[in-house]
Amino acid sequence: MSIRVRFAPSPTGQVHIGNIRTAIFNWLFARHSNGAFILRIEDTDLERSTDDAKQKLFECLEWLGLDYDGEVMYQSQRREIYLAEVEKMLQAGSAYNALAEAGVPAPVMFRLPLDTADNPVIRNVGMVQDTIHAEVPVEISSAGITFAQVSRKGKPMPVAASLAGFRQLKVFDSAGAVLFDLEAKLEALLNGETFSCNGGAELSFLRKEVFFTDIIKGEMAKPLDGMKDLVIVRSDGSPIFHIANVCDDNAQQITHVVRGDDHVENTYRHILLFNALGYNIPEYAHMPMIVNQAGKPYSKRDGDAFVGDFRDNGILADALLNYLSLLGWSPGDDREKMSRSELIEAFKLERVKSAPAQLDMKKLINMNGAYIAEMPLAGFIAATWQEFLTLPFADESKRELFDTVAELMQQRTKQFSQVSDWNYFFTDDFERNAKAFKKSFKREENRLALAAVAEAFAALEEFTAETLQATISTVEQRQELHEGQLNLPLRLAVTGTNAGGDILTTLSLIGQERSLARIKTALADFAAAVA
RNA sequence: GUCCCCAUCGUCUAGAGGCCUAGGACACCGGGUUUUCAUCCCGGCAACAGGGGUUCGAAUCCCCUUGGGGAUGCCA
Repeated sequence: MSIRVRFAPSPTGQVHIGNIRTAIFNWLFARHSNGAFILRIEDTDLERSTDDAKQKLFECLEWLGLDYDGEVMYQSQRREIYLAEVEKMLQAGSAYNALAEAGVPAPVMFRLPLDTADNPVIRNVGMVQDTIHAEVPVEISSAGITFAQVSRKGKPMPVAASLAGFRQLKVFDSAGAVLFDLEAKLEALLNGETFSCNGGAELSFLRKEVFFTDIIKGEMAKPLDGMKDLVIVRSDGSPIFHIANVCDDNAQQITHVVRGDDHVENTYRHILLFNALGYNIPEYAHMPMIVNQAGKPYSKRDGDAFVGDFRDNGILADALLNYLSLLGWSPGDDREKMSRSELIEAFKLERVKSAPAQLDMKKLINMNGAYIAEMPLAGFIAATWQEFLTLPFADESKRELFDTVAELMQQRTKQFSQVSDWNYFFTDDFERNAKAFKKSFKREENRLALAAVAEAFAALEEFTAETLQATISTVEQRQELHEGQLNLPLRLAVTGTNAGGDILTTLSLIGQERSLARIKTALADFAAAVA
């Protein structure tokens, strides 16, 4: 059977970085295995779902190049289908109407299966005993059982669970006499009778558990006595996520559910639901979440956690895709910068880690630089020009100079916002790297040579890379400096930084007059600082 | 509270009982180099959470503790 996975977001706001990583992993898995990647919009919560959010979702997927197969499914359009399935469950007895409270219509509940002999997802664990708080009565109805465990301090701790978790239940008093025997009353319970017994001190029952094998986390199980019957249709008649999710996974013939591990608890319920509906149960893979710098889940306050923010901050789609793929997964060798096809080729769910991962903005930016370096020049210029226009010293008339500068700087740009570091080409108003400046200028030979170079520059008729190189070389020889020694002081004087593009090109772009002025200012500033 | 999950440098990770004196990347620190891509090159700092087992041998397997996260909704 060919693999089919789905990305099933609920459109309730901006697309979150953790969410899109789920999409990326699903997509990589699907493409790796020549399967289908299906998009389903889980908008059953009509209160919170918006068209704007759907729009943003499509934009995100397109921007990242996550192409999906087939038609998009909208849960909001499938209400009747879910309700029809629920009706079947009601008929079959695997769902029931909860008792209506006064004036409020009742929701429909999914009944955890009472008979599990042939159930492939439930197994018996064995008989267990539990001490209970004698002052809290044990209440039993077809909807479940409530009682209180005893805390370490002897306080009652209320427990509510489904009947299914308590087959063969017997409640004993402190003398060991049986107060209640579930199997004897089961028929009556299902017919609506309720029981309450006081003075129970201990109970014993057959523990059963739901289990499945998670591709990432391995064997997983949860005892039924820790689970409650589940609301599947709200009292207003609208179906809930769980039933919709399961119906759709079946309708779309999903073979693998790959989602965040905040869903593991739901998986136990969903498996039971699949089983109750007679559907095939998909494989599950629960991936770890992405956390913020404090190790906490990303929240609105963290900023930069939405895909749109990364795009707005000049992160390239390919870089983000590559980086996010490496959060919680690695190819197993030392490769990091990987193309889409390399990622697809290497991706295996089995290699996904099960520990949460922090997003490191610096590493992302570094990777972004590697992708920027590969951009076609025209695209790089177009992107950075927009960034440039937002700067105070920018205006349209500088386009020609800008293009040349952009070409010079592309290889060393890691983020489009770094365009602001190119300020020294366009304005005299820039900061100096004080530490580097001081270190370089405190050598007298550097200052003397710089003064000499300024003099020589002043005499030049042409201020080009060629004439500059010759001049600098001559001065270095005359001042008995080794070749290239002047470059750093020169760069610091003229640009304020100790890094940047080729110094000759940089100087020629800044121009004779401004370069001269800046060298003089730098020397004067140093003298003033020392004095 | 209860249940579940997770745990290697600051961060992302490699690691399937001997290949580990624990590798790579980013970050950080230091140095170098600067006319032929210097945001480059070289070097350094830096981790198996703690404690018990199992084993000839443990980062790797088991248990406990600690720390983090999740669930415990008529949200998804």
